[in-house]
Amino acid sequence: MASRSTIYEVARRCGVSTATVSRVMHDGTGFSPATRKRVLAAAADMRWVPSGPARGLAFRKTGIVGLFFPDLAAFSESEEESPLYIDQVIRGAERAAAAAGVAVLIAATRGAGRKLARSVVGQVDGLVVLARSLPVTDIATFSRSVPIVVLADRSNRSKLDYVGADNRGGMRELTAHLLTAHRFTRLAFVGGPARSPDSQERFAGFRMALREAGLPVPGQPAADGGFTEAGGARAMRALLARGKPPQAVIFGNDEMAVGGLAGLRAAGLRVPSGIAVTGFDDIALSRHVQPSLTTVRQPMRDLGQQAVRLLLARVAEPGSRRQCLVLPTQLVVRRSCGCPAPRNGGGAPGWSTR
Amino acid sequence: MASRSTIYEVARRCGVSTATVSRVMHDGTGFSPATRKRVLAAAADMRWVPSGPARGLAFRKTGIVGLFFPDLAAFSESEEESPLYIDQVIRGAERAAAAAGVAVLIAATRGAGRKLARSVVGQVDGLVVLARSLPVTDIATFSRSVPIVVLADRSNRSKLDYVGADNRGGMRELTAHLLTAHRFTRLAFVGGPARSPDSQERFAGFRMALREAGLPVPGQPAADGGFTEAGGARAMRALLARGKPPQAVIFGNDEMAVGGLAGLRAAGLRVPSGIAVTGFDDIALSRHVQPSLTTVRQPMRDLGQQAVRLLLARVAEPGSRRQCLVLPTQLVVRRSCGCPAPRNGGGAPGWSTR
DNA sequence: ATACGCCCAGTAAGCGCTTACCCAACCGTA
DNA sequence: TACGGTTGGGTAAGCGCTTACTGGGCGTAT
Repeated sequence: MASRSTIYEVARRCGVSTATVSRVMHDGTGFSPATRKRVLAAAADMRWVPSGPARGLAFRKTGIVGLFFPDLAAFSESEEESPLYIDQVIRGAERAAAAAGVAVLIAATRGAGRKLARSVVGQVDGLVVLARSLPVTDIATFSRSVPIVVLADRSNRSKLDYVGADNRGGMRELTAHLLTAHRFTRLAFVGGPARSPDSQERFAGFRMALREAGLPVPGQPAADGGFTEAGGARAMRALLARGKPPQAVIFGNDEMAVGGLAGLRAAGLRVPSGIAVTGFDDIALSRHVQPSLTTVRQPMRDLGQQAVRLLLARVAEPGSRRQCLVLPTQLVVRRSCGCPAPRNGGGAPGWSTR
Repeated sequence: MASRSTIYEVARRCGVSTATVSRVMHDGTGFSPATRKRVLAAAADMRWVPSGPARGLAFRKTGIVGLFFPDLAAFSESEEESPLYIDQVIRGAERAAAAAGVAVLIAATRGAGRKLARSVVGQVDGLVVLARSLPVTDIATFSRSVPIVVLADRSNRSKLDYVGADNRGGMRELTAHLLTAHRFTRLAFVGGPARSPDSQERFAGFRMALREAGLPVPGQPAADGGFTEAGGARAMRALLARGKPPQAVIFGNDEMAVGGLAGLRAAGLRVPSGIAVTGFDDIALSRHVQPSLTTVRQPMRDLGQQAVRLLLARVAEPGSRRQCLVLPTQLVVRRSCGCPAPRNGGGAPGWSTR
């Protein structure tokens, strides 16, 4: 079992040459309807599946795009449901790829996956590289071999195509909402890892909104929650310990905000009546926590989708000029900021909003 | 840019033959340390990445395993966060694959992906096929070409390796909990699609527990919620309209249960004081809904991981006998069944249980 | 009749890598 | 000095597919 038959065997089986078989399989020309039928029948009968490597070698392309992301497996080890967004990105990428008739090869590139990277690069027609999944030097190396699209990492200032979300604009809009709709004046920003471009951009948006409102602009986030639920809770406790709490706490992402909510609950503070809370990303559970979380939705799936689209465009036309795509985010107002009734898709489960 | 260099160029660059380059790259023997150094330097300098297809052709294996699942993209179209379990399966698969030094090719096999299946099969050393992602006839066809492991679909009674979760045992344990710990006697089971093996097995477990308790055993689920949130809400409404509600509603999966909770809330019934509710799967948000959902955890990640392990074992030893793996589930008692305090990982966010 | 074209189809040269096989040079030994 | 063993490395035959080139048969125009 599991021994593949080859085009030679198919050819011999119906008394033609491999060239003819190949032509038939590619809907080409140069054979009679009768021959075509015979070949097709033989191929089906023998369950022939053409060898990918052989095709790849002859065509000089594999019909596979790669998707590199940071150690998904390692993440999962420690955190039950960590980089949720990766799933969405994968889905988007898969969809765009399937639409174009190519498959998606995924690889976590830290830890055990690190050594795999090279061999993966050799297998694909192009690569989507998620933020910091690959050292810059590797990106540079590999970009000699295949087209690369960088996803959501502004820190890479190379000449590669880029797709990302409008972190700054989204956070600016969210902050402005707190400032104008709620008339808050004392806001605290809890950032992610200081070196994270995402965190930096969001903080920049926060500052921009404050500046536009004529309020004092902090130079640093009030705390660092490391983009994790536990970190958010910790940051929240630290903030509370510091004395008079702010009117609203803006977390750099939803996971920290969820942790922050728990921290506030533990401290006996009510949200949003006592203090407002917001997140960023709109992960699945933000809709379901109590109170439901006001946040900014990142178009994760679109990011994956557009990344693959750009990639395929470049594969098709290597010479075209560099493309940068910054996708808009969407403010999602729910209850945690103090708004009375959710506006869009707020607290209601998906089924009722369809 | 993006023009790959070949082994010939590397060889010429340092005045050796391709054989020597190949031997060096494979840590073989038959070259001096000096030559080795020259070759390595040249390869690095030229950013040479060996061609996957060429290696695949020469080696007769690609170092890629495929993972087929049902139209992930199509699902996502209509439902924001549908087959959550797929993500976990992918993670598990990715981890096991990375540990073995192989990459994972993912493909949704309905809709646009359907035509891709063949070409994917040609590219991989083995295939993990998720429940109903592929018509049985296709599975039969492809299993001539590559080893296949079937994941979570008992309906396939072929001679292929199999990995699945103990749906029946899990549901039996859950039902027994409601029967003995809560002394409920009137339970309603809301199933998924009637033809779904998962749903059937879970219903069987439900029946088994009732039988063991000496209670009357229904021949059919009380309602069909189609495994969706909307369907669960609909089923719940139907149940309530039917007259005296049961003491507990057992949903065939968590998504339906979440929908059911919303339905009960809408009807003004309190959970669990008025009526108990349970789910199955333990998806991420089950911990976060109000009240937190009592459910049965499926070891999704382990499923993916074991599937790849089995697959690689078969690739290594095609002749070995068929393996079937039924992984145990875990009862997760939270608040929705009426238990006072969550036992394990109940309502608390992950960070506090670490 | 001869010439020209078209339709079908075969021949064979790659695609980039691995590896079985061969060989030259060098060493030590008798 | 002759000889066998070892070391370092080249030669070339695949792996299974695609495709440019070639050519035979046959219908049609000259």
